[in-house]
Amino acid sequence: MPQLRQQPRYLQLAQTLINEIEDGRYPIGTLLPTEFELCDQFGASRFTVREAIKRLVQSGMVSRQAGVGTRVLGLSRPAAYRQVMEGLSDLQQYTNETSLTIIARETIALDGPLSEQVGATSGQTWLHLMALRRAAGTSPISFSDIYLHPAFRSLKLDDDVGDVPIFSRIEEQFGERVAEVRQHIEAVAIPAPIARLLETKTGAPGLRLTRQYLNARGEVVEMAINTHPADRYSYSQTFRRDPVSGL
Amino acid sequence: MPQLRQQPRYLQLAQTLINEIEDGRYPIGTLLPTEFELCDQFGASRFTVREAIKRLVQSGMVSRQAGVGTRVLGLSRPAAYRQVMEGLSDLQQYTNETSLTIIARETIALDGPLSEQVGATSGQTWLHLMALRRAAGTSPISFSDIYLHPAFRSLKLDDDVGDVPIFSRIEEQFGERVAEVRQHIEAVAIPAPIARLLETKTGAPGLRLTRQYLNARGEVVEMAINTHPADRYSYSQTFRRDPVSGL
DNA sequence: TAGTGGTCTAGACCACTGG
DNA sequence: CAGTGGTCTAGACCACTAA
Repeated sequence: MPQLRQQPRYLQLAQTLINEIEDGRYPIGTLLPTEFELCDQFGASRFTVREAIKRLVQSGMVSRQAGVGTRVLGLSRPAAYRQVMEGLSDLQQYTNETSLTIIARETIALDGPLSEQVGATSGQTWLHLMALRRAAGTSPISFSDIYLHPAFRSLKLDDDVGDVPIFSRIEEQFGERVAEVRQHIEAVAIPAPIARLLETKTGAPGLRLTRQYLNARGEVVEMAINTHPADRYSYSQTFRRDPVSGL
Repeated sequence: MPQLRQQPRYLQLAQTLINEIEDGRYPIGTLLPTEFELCDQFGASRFTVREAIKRLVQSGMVSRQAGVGTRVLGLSRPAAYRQVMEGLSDLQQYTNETSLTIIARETIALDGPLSEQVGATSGQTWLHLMALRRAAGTSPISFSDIYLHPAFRSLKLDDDVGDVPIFSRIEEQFGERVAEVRQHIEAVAIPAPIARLLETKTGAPGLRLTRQYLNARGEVVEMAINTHPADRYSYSQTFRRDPVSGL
């Protein structure tokens, strides 16, 4: 079959299938025709049909399973946007050179609400660090409470941590990979002890970013609570419509 | 060639190429061998070689151009994490049913710092809305300043907007697609006029989310400043290591 | 014009699922 | 067991690039 159109055959085919799913020809939960049936229907090779279905999989409309078929999951997601981010270090948005200094370290048995907040099993003994982040010479940018899973209590860490995130030290020294990060952002009135360390007024507005770092099994390996005075830090993100699949 | 290994041939091949790039066999900026050369070197079909290279493209290590070749862009990105997000409406994190009510609307000529903040050309006349978001019966969750590009001043909008985001109204009525969203998060001391509307104390800590919605040409079509009392709202995100390519 | 990657065909064998 | 999607081969023509 010659290709005298602008768009490749598999993209047209993908659009056709999307339209038919949206028109209700293949209701949610049902199976699409098999690859061979689609080959017949459209007079295309299996390669072309598979390339088309690949687009539907990428957009989350269908799922596939060998031995079963291609199941309709839902209507076309309105748009897939993704955050522009190249790695975990993009979570740490500190424009100028900053460095983290540990001001206290202890092991602490977590229980009650704190163990819940950290994501720890009650009674486990975690390593607890307190640290300040500074840019050369100025008032601190943030105060951090950091909790490390018992398995990583032996993490080697200078008091002057520098600019490398803690979790990459864990990945280096223990080979434990971070599979997921949960980030929670809220405004708080800065409490007195933290205000003193940050050299600001008690009750002043602050931005608090709480992050849980999880491994592949869903266990929390690190948890950090970062509190910033409102006037010294803010957080930016950019989301772009996902150009994947060209649809 | 039989497939008696666990991992498919193209993934092994992809890993081989990644290793060789990281070892400096193919320096950054140079061209990889052509598909046919790789077919010879590895005794694989073009399909297999292409599937392998596809993984490198997806991970951003190489780019391809017909007539030119496969160019090495850089070393393996340490990890691609992506936010779990299905659409723009995931930016609006209001757990319970909430609804937006417009309390004021005006057209306003933007200039000076405000035009810069909005992303407008100085002197343009934008539509300015003020609105409150509520969950049934309680104090307001947020106050919003919303600015709409002159082209969309005629947007039809009830005072009771309900739960549909404004930008989807723009997409519906004008066919203008949002290609990018920039979000800025900061803590503020809530100023007096907003505090009155939000039924909270002046100077209390608040979470402010400022969003710019851009079209494909990079023009701002909508800009919104949302201010929330600290105790009534917080923002959560989850990032997962991108499982793409299975490497 | 020769060579690249992009698209496409017509086959094949495999692991896995379900009846 | 028959049928599914996953992998893989060996071809082919095309649009595009660079010399």
